[in-house]
Amino acid sequence: MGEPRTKTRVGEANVEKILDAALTSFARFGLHGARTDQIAEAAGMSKPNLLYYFRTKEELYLAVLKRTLGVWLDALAEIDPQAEPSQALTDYISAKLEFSRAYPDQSRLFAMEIIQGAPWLKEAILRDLAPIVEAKVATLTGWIAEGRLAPVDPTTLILTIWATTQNFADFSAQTSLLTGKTLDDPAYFDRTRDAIIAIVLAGVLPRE
Amino acid sequence: MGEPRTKTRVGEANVEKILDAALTSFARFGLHGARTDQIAEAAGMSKPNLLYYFRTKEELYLAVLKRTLGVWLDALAEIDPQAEPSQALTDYISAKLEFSRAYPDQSRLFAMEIIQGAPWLKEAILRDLAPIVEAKVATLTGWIAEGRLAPVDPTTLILTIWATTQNFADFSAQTSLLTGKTLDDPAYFDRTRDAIIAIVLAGVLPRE
DNA sequence: GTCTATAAGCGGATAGAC
DNA sequence: GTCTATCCGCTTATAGAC
Repeated sequence: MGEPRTKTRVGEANVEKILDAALTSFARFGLHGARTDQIAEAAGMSKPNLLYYFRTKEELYLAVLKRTLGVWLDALAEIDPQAEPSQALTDYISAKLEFSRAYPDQSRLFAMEIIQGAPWLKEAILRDLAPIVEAKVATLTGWIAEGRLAPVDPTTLILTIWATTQNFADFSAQTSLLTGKTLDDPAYFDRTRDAIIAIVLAGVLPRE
Repeated sequence: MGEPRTKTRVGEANVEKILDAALTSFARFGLHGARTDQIAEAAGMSKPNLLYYFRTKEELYLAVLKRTLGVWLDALAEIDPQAEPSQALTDYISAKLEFSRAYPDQSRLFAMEIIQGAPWLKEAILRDLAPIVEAKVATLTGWIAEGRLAPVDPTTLILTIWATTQNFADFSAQTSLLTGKTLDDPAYFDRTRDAIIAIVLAGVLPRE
Protein backbone atom coordinates (compact mmCIF):
# COMPACT_ATOMS: atom_id res chain seq x y z
CA MET A 1 0.00 0.00 0.00
CA GLY A 2 2.72 2.35 -1.21
CA GLU A 3 3.66 5.50 0.57
CA PRO A 4 4.25 8.40 -1.77
CA ARG A 5 7.85 8.59 -2.94
CA THR A 6 8.92 11.65 -1.06
CA LYS A 7 12.58 11.80 -0.35
CA THR A 8 13.35 15.36 -1.31
CA ARG A 9 12.02 18.70 -0.07
CA VAL A 10 10.47 19.54 -3.40
CA GLY A 11 8.91 16.11 -3.37
CA GLU A 12 7.29 16.69 -0.02
CA ALA A 13 5.97 20.05 -1.14
CA ASN A 14 4.46 18.39 -4.20
CA VAL A 15 2.83 15.69 -2.13
CA GLU A 16 1.18 18.35 -0.02
CA LYS A 17 -0.04 20.24 -3.07
CA ILE A 18 -1.43 17.03 -4.52
CA LEU A 19 -3.20 16.09 -1.32
CA ASP A 20 -4.83 19.52 -1.09
CA ALA A 21 -5.95 19.49 -4.70
CA ALA A 22 -7.19 15.92 -4.44
CA LEU A 23 -9.19 16.74 -1.33
CA THR A 24 -11.09 19.42 -3.20
CA SER A 25 -11.88 17.17 -6.14
CA PHE A 26 -12.77 14.07 -4.16
CA ALA A 27 -15.03 16.05 -1.83
CA ARG A 28 -16.87 17.55 -4.76
CA PHE A 29 -17.07 14.60 -7.12
CA GLY A 30 -16.34 11.48 -5.11
CA LEU A 31 -13.66 8.89 -5.78
CA HIS A 32 -15.02 7.91 -9.17
CA GLY A 33 -16.17 11.35 -10.24
CA ALA A 34 -12.85 13.05 -9.58
CA ARG A 35 -10.44 13.30 -12.52
CA THR A 36 -6.72 12.82 -12.10
CA ASP A 37 -5.81 15.31 -14.78
CA GLN A 38 -7.96 17.93 -13.07
CA ILE A 39 -6.26 17.22 -9.75
CA ALA A 40 -2.86 17.40 -11.40
CA GLU A 41 -3.71 20.72 -12.97
CA ALA A 42 -4.94 22.13 -9.66
CA ALA A 43 -1.71 20.95 -8.06
CA GLY A 44 0.28 22.68 -10.78
CA MET A 45 1.81 19.65 -12.46
CA SER A 46 1.26 17.15 -15.21
CA LYS A 47 -0.81 14.02 -14.81
CA PRO A 48 2.15 11.64 -15.19
CA ASN A 49 4.00 13.64 -12.59
CA LEU A 50 1.14 13.25 -10.15
CA LEU A 51 1.16 9.52 -10.82
CA TYR A 52 4.83 9.53 -10.06
CA TYR A 53 3.99 10.39 -6.44
CA PHE A 54 0.82 8.32 -6.13
CA ARG A 55 0.81 5.30 -8.39
CA THR A 56 -2.97 5.05 -8.59
CA LYS A 57 -5.99 7.22 -7.99
CA GLU A 58 -7.11 4.92 -5.18
CA GLU A 59 -3.81 5.22 -3.37
CA LEU A 60 -4.16 8.99 -3.49
CA TYR A 61 -7.74 8.79 -2.25
CA LEU A 62 -6.75 6.72 0.76
CA ALA A 63 -3.87 9.06 1.59
CA VAL A 64 -6.25 12.02 1.64
CA LEU A 65 -8.69 10.19 3.91
CA LYS A 66 -6.04 9.12 6.37
CA ARG A 67 -4.77 12.63 6.75
CA THR A 68 -8.27 13.72 7.80
CA LEU A 69 -8.80 10.85 10.18
CA GLY A 70 -5.70 11.90 12.04
CA VAL A 71 -7.11 15.34 12.77
CA TRP A 72 -10.38 13.81 13.96
CA LEU A 73 -8.60 11.55 16.38
CA ASP A 74 -6.66 14.38 17.92
CA ALA A 75 -9.76 16.47 18.60
CA LEU A 76 -11.62 13.59 20.19
CA ALA A 77 -8.66 12.55 22.29
CA GLU A 78 -8.55 16.01 23.83
CA ILE A 79 -11.72 15.50 25.87
CA ASP A 80 -10.30 15.56 29.37
CA PRO A 81 -11.79 13.24 32.01
CA GLN A 82 -10.66 15.69 34.69
CA ALA A 83 -12.54 18.61 33.19
CA GLU A 84 -15.92 19.99 34.12
CA PRO A 85 -18.40 18.02 31.93
CA SER A 86 -20.35 20.99 30.58
CA GLN A 87 -17.12 22.83 29.80
CA ALA A 88 -15.56 19.78 28.19
CA LEU A 89 -18.58 19.18 25.98
CA THR A 90 -18.85 22.86 25.09
CA ASP A 91 -15.21 22.92 24.10
CA TYR A 92 -15.47 19.76 22.06
CA ILE A 93 -18.57 20.95 20.22
CA SER A 94 -16.92 24.28 19.53
CA ALA A 95 -13.75 22.64 18.26
CA LYS A 96 -15.66 20.22 16.08
CA LEU A 97 -17.80 22.94 14.57
CA GLU A 98 -14.76 25.13 14.05
CA PHE A 99 -13.07 22.28 12.21
CA SER A 100 -16.12 21.83 10.00
CA ARG A 101 -16.03 25.52 9.21
CA ALA A 102 -12.32 25.71 8.55
CA TYR A 103 -12.03 22.46 6.59
CA PRO A 104 -15.43 21.72 5.09
CA ASP A 105 -13.97 19.55 2.34
CA GLN A 106 -12.28 17.24 4.80
CA SER A 107 -15.53 16.91 6.68
CA ARG A 108 -17.50 16.23 3.52
CA LEU A 109 -15.09 13.73 2.08
CA PHE A 110 -14.99 11.80 5.31
CA ALA A 111 -18.77 11.74 5.42
CA MET A 112 -19.03 10.41 1.87
CA GLU A 113 -16.62 7.62 2.57
CA ILE A 114 -18.56 6.60 5.67
CA ILE A 115 -21.92 6.78 3.93
CA GLN A 116 -20.70 4.40 1.27
CA GLY A 117 -19.79 1.89 3.96
CA ALA A 118 -16.20 3.01 4.59
CA PRO A 119 -14.80 0.60 1.98
CA TRP A 120 -11.37 2.22 2.10
CA LEU A 121 -11.24 3.50 5.66
CA LYS A 122 -12.86 0.61 7.52
CA GLU A 123 -9.60 -0.84 8.66
CA ALA A 124 -8.22 2.44 9.97
CA ILE A 125 -11.46 3.23 11.80
CA LEU A 126 -11.43 -0.06 13.63
CA ARG A 127 -7.77 0.22 14.50
CA ASP A 128 -7.47 3.92 15.37
CA LEU A 129 -10.87 5.46 16.03
CA ALA A 130 -12.68 2.72 17.91
CA PRO A 131 -10.31 2.60 20.92
CA ILE A 132 -10.50 6.35 21.44
CA VAL A 133 -14.30 6.32 21.28
CA GLU A 134 -14.29 3.51 23.80
CA ALA A 135 -12.15 5.57 26.15
CA LYS A 136 -14.42 8.59 25.83
CA VAL A 137 -17.52 6.50 26.44
CA ALA A 138 -15.86 5.41 29.65
CA THR A 139 -15.28 9.04 30.58
CA LEU A 140 -18.92 9.93 29.95
CA THR A 141 -20.11 6.88 31.84
CA GLY A 142 -18.03 8.00 34.79
CA TRP A 143 -19.57 11.47 34.69
CA ILE A 144 -23.04 9.95 34.59
CA ALA A 145 -22.24 7.71 37.55
CA GLU A 146 -21.12 10.76 39.49
CA GLY A 147 -24.38 12.52 38.65
CA ARG A 148 -22.59 15.22 36.71
CA LEU A 149 -24.33 14.22 33.49
CA ALA A 150 -27.88 13.09 32.81
CA PRO A 151 -28.17 9.34 32.16
CA VAL A 152 -28.01 9.52 28.38
CA ASP A 153 -26.50 6.72 26.33
CA PRO A 154 -22.86 7.90 25.96
CA THR A 155 -22.28 6.48 22.50
CA THR A 156 -25.44 8.11 21.22
CA LEU A 157 -24.32 11.37 22.75
CA ILE A 158 -20.98 11.27 20.95
CA LEU A 159 -22.63 10.35 17.69
CA THR A 160 -25.17 13.13 18.20
CA ILE A 161 -22.42 15.68 18.62
CA TRP A 162 -20.73 14.45 15.47
CA ALA A 163 -24.03 14.52 13.64
CA THR A 164 -24.98 18.04 14.61
CA THR A 165 -21.59 19.65 14.15
CA GLN A 166 -20.59 17.93 10.96
CA ASN A 167 -24.00 18.53 9.52
CA PHE A 168 -23.24 22.16 8.96
CA ALA A 169 -20.27 21.37 6.79
CA ASP A 170 -21.68 18.29 5.13
CA PHE A 171 -25.04 19.74 4.36
CA SER A 172 -23.90 23.30 3.82
CA ALA A 173 -25.31 23.23 0.31
CA GLN A 174 -28.74 22.47 1.68
CA THR A 175 -28.35 24.83 4.60
CA SER A 176 -27.32 27.72 2.44
CA LEU A 177 -30.10 26.99 -0.02
CA LEU A 178 -32.57 27.09 2.83
CA THR A 179 -31.15 29.92 4.92
CA GLY A 180 -28.96 31.85 2.51
CA LYS A 181 -26.20 31.65 5.13
CA THR A 182 -22.97 29.70 5.44
CA LEU A 183 -20.63 29.16 8.35
CA ASP A 184 -18.34 31.70 6.73
CA ASP A 185 -20.76 34.28 8.05
CA PRO A 186 -19.33 34.87 11.56
CA ALA A 187 -22.63 35.90 13.09
CA TYR A 188 -24.37 32.84 11.69
CA PHE A 189 -21.52 30.65 12.86
CA ASP A 190 -21.82 31.95 16.42
CA ARG A 191 -25.58 31.65 16.40
CA THR A 192 -25.37 28.08 15.15
CA ARG A 193 -22.74 27.11 17.68
CA ASP A 194 -24.75 28.54 20.54
CA ALA A 195 -27.93 26.81 19.36
CA ILE A 196 -26.24 23.43 19.11
CA ILE A 197 -24.58 23.80 22.47
CA ALA A 198 -27.85 24.90 24.03
CA ILE A 199 -29.75 21.97 22.57
CA VAL A 200 -27.20 19.31 23.32
CA LEU A 201 -26.13 20.54 26.73
CA ALA A 202 -29.65 21.13 27.97
CA GLY A 203 -30.53 17.57 27.13
CA VAL A 204 -27.50 16.21 28.84
CA LEU A 205 -26.85 18.18 31.99
CA PRO A 206 -28.51 16.89 35.12
CA ARG A 207 -31.63 18.77 36.25
CA GLU A 208 -31.33 19.93 39.83
CA MET B 1 -36.22 16.73 -18.67
CA GLY B 2 -37.33 13.36 -20.07
CA GLU B 3 -39.80 11.34 -18.17
CA PRO B 4 -39.30 7.61 -18.53
CA ARG B 5 -41.31 6.19 -21.43
CA THR B 6 -43.91 4.37 -19.47
CA LYS B 7 -47.13 3.90 -21.30
CA THR B 8 -47.84 0.25 -20.60
CA ARG B 9 -48.32 -1.68 -17.36
CA VAL B 10 -45.22 -3.78 -17.95
CA GLY B 11 -43.36 -0.58 -18.65
CA GLU B 12 -44.34 0.91 -15.33
CA ALA B 13 -43.33 -2.23 -13.51
CA ASN B 14 -39.94 -2.09 -15.20
CA VAL B 15 -39.46 1.54 -14.30
CA GLU B 16 -40.07 0.68 -10.65
CA LYS B 17 -37.63 -2.21 -10.78
CA ILE B 18 -35.03 0.04 -12.38
CA LEU B 19 -35.49 2.78 -9.79
CA ASP B 20 -35.10 0.31 -6.95
CA ALA B 21 -32.01 -1.28 -8.42
CA ALA B 22 -30.52 2.11 -9.27
CA LEU B 23 -31.11 3.35 -5.73
CA THR B 24 -29.04 0.52 -4.33
CA SER B 25 -26.15 1.09 -6.73
CA PHE B 26 -26.10 4.87 -6.53
CA ALA B 27 -26.23 4.83 -2.73
CA ARG B 28 -23.33 2.43 -2.58
CA PHE B 29 -21.09 3.77 -5.33
CA GLY B 30 -22.28 7.27 -6.16
CA LEU B 31 -23.38 8.59 -9.52
CA HIS B 32 -20.06 7.97 -11.21
CA GLY B 33 -19.19 4.76 -9.41
CA ALA B 34 -22.45 3.02 -10.26
CA ARG B 35 -22.50 0.90 -13.42
CA THR B 36 -25.49 0.80 -15.68
CA ASP B 37 -25.01 -2.83 -16.63
CA GLN B 38 -24.97 -3.77 -12.97
CA ILE B 39 -28.18 -1.83 -12.39
CA ALA B 40 -29.74 -3.47 -15.44
CA GLU B 41 -28.79 -6.90 -14.18
CA ALA B 42 -30.21 -6.18 -10.73
CA ALA B 43 -33.39 -5.00 -12.40
CA GLY B 44 -33.55 -8.20 -14.42
CA MET B 45 -33.05 -6.79 -17.88
CA SER B 46 -30.41 -5.93 -20.44
CA LYS B 47 -28.52 -2.70 -20.43
CA PRO B 48 -30.00 -1.43 -23.70
CA ASN B 49 -33.41 -2.18 -22.32
CA LEU B 50 -32.71 -0.08 -19.25
CA LEU B 51 -31.56 2.72 -21.51
CA TYR B 52 -34.81 2.40 -23.37
CA TYR B 53 -36.59 3.63 -20.23
CA PHE B 54 -34.00 6.14 -19.08
CA ARG B 55 -31.97 7.59 -21.92
CA THR B 56 -28.94 8.40 -19.79
CA LYS B 57 -27.46 7.43 -16.47
CA GLU B 58 -27.90 10.99 -15.23
CA GLU B 59 -31.57 11.02 -16.07
CA LEU B 60 -32.00 7.85 -14.05
CA TYR B 61 -30.03 9.33 -11.16
CA LEU B 62 -32.23 12.39 -11.03
CA ALA B 63 -35.39 10.30 -11.17
CA VAL B 64 -34.23 8.27 -8.17
CA LEU B 65 -33.43 11.42 -6.21
CA LYS B 66 -36.75 13.05 -6.93
CA ARG B 67 -38.65 10.03 -5.75
CA THR B 68 -36.88 10.33 -2.38
CA LEU B 69 -37.38 14.05 -2.09
CA GLY B 70 -41.11 13.51 -2.41
CA VAL B 71 -41.18 11.26 0.64
CA TRP B 72 -39.16 13.78 2.63
CA LEU B 73 -41.55 16.56 1.80
CA ASP B 74 -44.56 14.57 2.94
CA ALA B 75 -43.04 13.78 6.33
CA LEU B 76 -42.07 17.37 6.99
CA ALA B 77 -45.41 18.72 5.86
CA GLU B 78 -47.13 16.57 8.44
CA ILE B 79 -45.92 18.68 11.37
CA ASP B 80 -49.19 20.11 12.59
CA PRO B 81 -49.24 23.70 13.91
CA GLN B 82 -52.27 22.79 16.02
CA ALA B 83 -50.51 19.96 17.81
CA GLU B 84 -48.82 19.97 21.18
CA PRO B 85 -45.17 21.00 20.44
CA SER B 86 -43.46 18.21 22.35
CA GLN B 87 -45.77 15.64 20.82
CA ALA B 88 -45.35 17.05 17.33
CA LEU B 89 -41.55 17.02 17.60
CA THR B 90 -41.52 13.56 19.12
CA ASP B 91 -43.68 12.27 16.28
CA TYR B 92 -41.57 13.93 13.64
CA ILE B 93 -38.31 12.61 15.08
CA SER B 94 -39.80 9.14 15.33
CA ALA B 95 -41.07 9.23 11.78
CA LYS B 96 -37.78 10.51 10.44
CA LEU B 97 -35.77 7.91 12.27
CA GLU B 98 -38.16 5.20 11.17
CA PHE B 99 -37.74 6.31 7.58
CA SER B 100 -33.97 6.17 7.93
CA ARG B 101 -34.27 2.67 9.29
CA ALA B 102 -36.70 1.44 6.68
CA TYR B 103 -35.05 3.10 3.67
CA PRO B 104 -31.39 3.62 4.52
CA ASP B 105 -30.34 3.77 0.87
CA GLN B 106 -32.69 6.63 0.13
CA SER B 107 -31.35 8.49 3.13
CA ARG B 108 -27.76 7.86 2.13
CA LEU B 109 -28.18 8.76 -1.51
CA PHE B 110 -29.91 11.99 -0.62
CA ALA B 111 -27.11 12.84 1.79
CA MET B 112 -24.41 12.23 -0.80
CA GLU B 113 -26.11 14.45 -3.32
CA ILE B 114 -26.39 17.25 -0.77
CA ILE B 115 -22.81 16.88 0.39
CA GLN B 116 -21.58 17.30 -3.16
CA GLY B 117 -23.45 20.58 -3.39
CA ALA B 118 -26.76 19.26 -4.71
CA PRO B 119 -25.68 19.68 -8.34
CA TRP B 120 -28.68 17.72 -9.60
CA LEU B 121 -31.26 18.42 -6.94
CA LYS B 122 -30.60 22.09 -6.30
CA GLU B 123 -33.49 23.25 -8.40
CA ALA B 124 -36.01 20.90 -6.85
CA ILE B 125 -34.88 21.79 -3.32
CA LEU B 126 -35.38 25.47 -3.92
CA ARG B 127 -38.74 24.95 -5.56
CA ASP B 128 -40.25 22.24 -3.36
CA LEU B 129 -38.41 21.94 -0.06
CA ALA B 130 -37.67 25.54 0.80
CA PRO B 131 -41.30 26.70 1.03
CA ILE B 132 -42.25 23.86 3.35
CA VAL B 133 -39.28 24.55 5.61
CA GLU B 134 -40.30 28.17 5.67
CA ALA B 135 -43.79 27.23 6.77
CA LYS B 136 -42.48 24.98 9.53
CA VAL B 137 -40.10 27.66 10.76
CA ALA B 138 -43.15 29.88 11.08
CA THR B 139 -44.89 27.19 13.11
CA LEU B 140 -41.93 26.86 15.47
CA THR B 141 -41.59 30.61 15.77
CA GLY B 142 -45.24 30.75 16.80
CA TRP B 143 -44.72 28.11 19.45
CA ILE B 144 -41.73 30.01 20.80
CA ALA B 145 -43.73 33.25 20.91
CA GLU B 146 -46.41 31.47 22.91
CA GLY B 147 -43.78 30.23 25.33
CA ARG B 148 -44.46 26.62 24.44
CA LEU B 149 -40.93 26.16 23.12
CA ALA B 150 -37.60 27.48 24.37
CA PRO B 151 -36.23 30.35 22.27
CA VAL B 152 -34.01 28.24 20.02
CA ASP B 153 -33.32 29.22 16.43
CA PRO B 154 -36.06 27.33 14.54
CA THR B 155 -34.05 26.63 11.41
CA THR B 156 -31.19 25.25 13.45
CA LEU B 157 -33.65 23.08 15.33
CA ILE B 158 -35.03 21.58 12.12
CA LEU B 159 -31.55 21.02 10.75
CA THR B 160 -30.52 19.47 14.06
CA ILE B 161 -33.36 16.98 13.89
CA TRP B 162 -32.42 16.07 10.35
CA ALA B 163 -28.79 15.73 11.35
CA THR B 164 -29.40 13.48 14.32
CA THR B 165 -31.97 11.23 12.74
CA GLN B 166 -30.39 10.82 9.36
CA ASN B 167 -27.03 10.28 10.93
CA PHE B 168 -28.02 6.82 12.01
CA ALA B 169 -28.74 5.75 8.48
CA ASP B 170 -26.05 7.75 6.75
CA PHE B 171 -23.28 6.85 9.13
CA SER B 172 -24.51 3.37 9.94
CA ALA B 173 -21.25 1.93 8.69
CA GLN B 174 -19.36 3.96 11.26
CA THR B 175 -21.96 3.39 13.96
CA SER B 176 -21.94 -0.35 13.49
CA LEU B 177 -18.18 -0.41 13.40
CA LEU B 178 -18.11 1.44 16.71
CA THR B 179 -21.04 -0.15 18.50
CA GLY B 180 -21.59 -3.43 16.69
CA LYS B 181 -25.25 -2.47 16.40
CA THR B 182 -27.50 -1.35 13.57
CA LEU B 183 -30.98 0.12 13.55
CA ASP B 184 -32.21 -3.30 12.47
CA ASP B 185 -31.72 -4.30 16.08
CA PRO B 186 -35.10 -3.30 17.56
CA ALA B 187 -33.78 -2.70 21.05
CA TYR B 188 -30.98 -0.51 19.75
CA PHE B 189 -33.43 1.35 17.54
CA ASP B 190 -35.68 2.13 20.50
CA ARG B 191 -32.77 3.14 22.68
CA THR B 192 -31.44 5.45 19.98
CA ARG B 193 -34.82 7.01 19.33
CA ASP B 194 -35.37 7.69 23.02
CA ALA B 195 -31.92 9.16 23.42
CA ILE B 196 -32.34 11.53 20.50
CA ILE B 197 -35.77 12.60 21.63
CA ALA B 198 -34.51 13.13 25.16
CA ILE B 199 -31.57 15.21 24.01
CA VAL B 200 -33.44 17.31 21.48
CA LEU B 201 -36.62 17.80 23.48
CA ALA B 202 -34.84 18.66 26.69
CA GLY B 203 -32.94 21.39 24.93
CA VAL B 204 -36.04 22.80 23.37
CA LEU B 205 -38.88 22.60 25.82
CA PRO B 206 -39.34 25.61 28.07
CA ARG B 207 -38.10 25.22 31.62
CA GLU B 208 -40.76 25.94 34.16
C1' DG C 1 -40.22 -3.74 -25.79
C1' DT C 2 -36.29 -6.57 -25.87
C1' DC C 3 -32.32 -8.38 -27.55
C1' DT C 4 -27.06 -9.00 -29.71
C1' DA C 5 -23.50 -6.66 -31.46
C1' DT C 6 -20.82 -2.72 -31.78
C1' DA C 7 -19.45 1.94 -31.90
C1' DA C 8 -17.30 5.86 -29.67
C1' DG C 9 -14.84 8.24 -26.28
C1' DC C 10 -13.20 9.00 -21.95
C1' DG C 11 -9.65 8.67 -18.63
C1' DG C 12 -6.21 6.08 -15.91
C1' DA C 13 -1.82 4.55 -16.56
C1' DT C 14 2.79 3.79 -19.09
C1' DA C 15 6.93 4.54 -22.28
C1' DG C 16 10.71 6.81 -22.75
C1' DA C 17 13.23 11.19 -23.62
C1' DC C 18 15.20 14.96 -21.02
C1' DG D 1 11.66 14.54 -11.15
C1' DT D 2 9.25 16.14 -15.02
C1' DC D 3 7.64 16.19 -19.42
C1' DT D 4 5.14 14.71 -24.29
C1' DA D 5 3.03 11.33 -26.52
C1' DT D 6 0.37 7.36 -26.47
C1' DC D 7 -1.84 3.22 -25.21
C1' DC D 8 -5.66 0.51 -23.99
C1' DG D 9 -9.36 -0.97 -21.04
C1' DC D 10 -13.60 0.08 -19.61
C1' DT D 11 -18.31 1.89 -19.91
C1' DT D 12 -21.94 4.50 -21.87
C1' DA D 13 -24.81 4.66 -25.56
C1' DT D 14 -26.54 3.34 -30.31
C1' DA D 15 -27.76 0.41 -34.47
C1' DG D 16 -30.73 -2.52 -36.03
C1' DA D 17 -32.91 -7.22 -36.04
C1' DC D 18 -36.74 -9.62 -33.84
